[in-house]
Amino acid sequence: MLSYTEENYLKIIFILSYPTAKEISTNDIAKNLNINAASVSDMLKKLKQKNLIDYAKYQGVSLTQEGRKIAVNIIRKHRLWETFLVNTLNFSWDEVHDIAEQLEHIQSNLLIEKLYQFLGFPKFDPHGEPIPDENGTFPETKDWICLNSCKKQQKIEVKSITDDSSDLLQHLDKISVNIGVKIEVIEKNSYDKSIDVLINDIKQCTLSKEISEKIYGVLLD
Amino acid sequence: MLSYTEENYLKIIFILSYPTAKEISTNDIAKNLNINAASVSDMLKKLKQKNLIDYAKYQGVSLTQEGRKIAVNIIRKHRLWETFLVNTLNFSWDEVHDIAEQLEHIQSNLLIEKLYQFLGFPKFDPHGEPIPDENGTFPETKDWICLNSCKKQQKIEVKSITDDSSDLLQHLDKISVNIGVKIEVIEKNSYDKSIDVLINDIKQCTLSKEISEKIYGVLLD
DNA sequence: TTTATTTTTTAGGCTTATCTAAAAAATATT
DNA sequence: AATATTTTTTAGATAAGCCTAAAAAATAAA
Repeated sequence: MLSYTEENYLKIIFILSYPTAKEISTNDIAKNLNINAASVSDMLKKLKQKNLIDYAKYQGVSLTQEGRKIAVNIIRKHRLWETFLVNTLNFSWDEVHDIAEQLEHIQSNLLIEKLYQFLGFPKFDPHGEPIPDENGTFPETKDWICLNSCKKQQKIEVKSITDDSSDLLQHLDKISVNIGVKIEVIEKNSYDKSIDVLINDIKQCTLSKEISEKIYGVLLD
Repeated sequence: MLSYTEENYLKIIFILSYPTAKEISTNDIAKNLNINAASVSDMLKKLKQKNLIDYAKYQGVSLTQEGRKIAVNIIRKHRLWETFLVNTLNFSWDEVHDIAEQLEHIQSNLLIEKLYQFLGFPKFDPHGEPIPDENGTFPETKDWICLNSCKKQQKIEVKSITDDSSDLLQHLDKISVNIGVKIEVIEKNSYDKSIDVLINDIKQCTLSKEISEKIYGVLLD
């Protein structure tokens, strides 16, 4: 049985290396978990010893099959709980992250099976993030592109926001960006990489790089 | 913010002293939490310092108002989650204890409010245990008596099982004892304090003291 | 009431997960 | 290629929550 802490390390290693599967640095993990790099070094030794990561000193880290399996299961639980909170308990999408961070560590396979069934076997969570199935397979999203990478006059239907922090989601609420909304690129501003967009053919606004790179969708027209 | 561990100490102190509100011994806590009495002594010092318990060396322990409030909230959460697991996710009543032990520590007032509402403001959990409301008030159960205390020929309708361990509950399933079932005392056996009972006017069996003292209900006739 | 037993506390240790400071390795710059 | 900078690791500490063994206090028995 892994500790809450160990699970969080595996999760963040997975998230930082998805979908590229490249090696992750000690510093990246430290920054993301808000802890000291020295602490990360200690933990990496321990996770390697448990055969959950591949790790050689100074060389970065990646998940073993076993480590990946655990990480994906945590993410599955996180996203199923977020779906429950929004769909069943009527939370808004910006309120659920912190609660799901706790719920994802509840240990019970039967619970997750039953929750999954109760929710109707959802494939995506309320932010559009894909929910891996019981075998760790993610639903198909290969036709999704990043808003950030769209050219002028291209238009997407929003499928996913790849960050469930309440700050970002509240901001998106304010400018009426939601899953399903249509966004057209009106202008690309090279100096700060921001873009001017038209939301649902009505509302014009400017999105900073920090925001546009977190919005994914399918190309329209 | 209290740790998971501190919350468990407060919870067990509450449960051991309910409803009598008498002082609890270090040993009782140790046995119930399956840890060493020395560890309990350490923790009691800490909880006293945080003003959550009244405690003087060698004199036993009781909850302060603040401590009681926290303990009752944990119990509230435990019982609401058990209700959710049984009523919403179709768990059987003997499967939910261990999962609720984890879920009771999830921190979010809003979550509990919303869960409470979703469940229809239940007053009792699937084992008939009273669920305290948001002010920490328990629903009325003063007309409930222990099966153990019934005299020969008295009959009760089962309202509550005061132990949600799966061992006991599976045993009760086996002999068809459930909430709502009627149990009549046929004979009291003084040598081992067991009783012979008739369940739902059909099935006769013998209940040991260990079982009968955990069954509560209202007197019929 | 004195002695024996049980309960509780203290003292000293261990493990986990964190920290800071310093050393070592890798990477970037001149 | 030599030096400077950044990243990573090691070394040594700390706090939480547990342990065992021994001492102290309370309770029960003789």
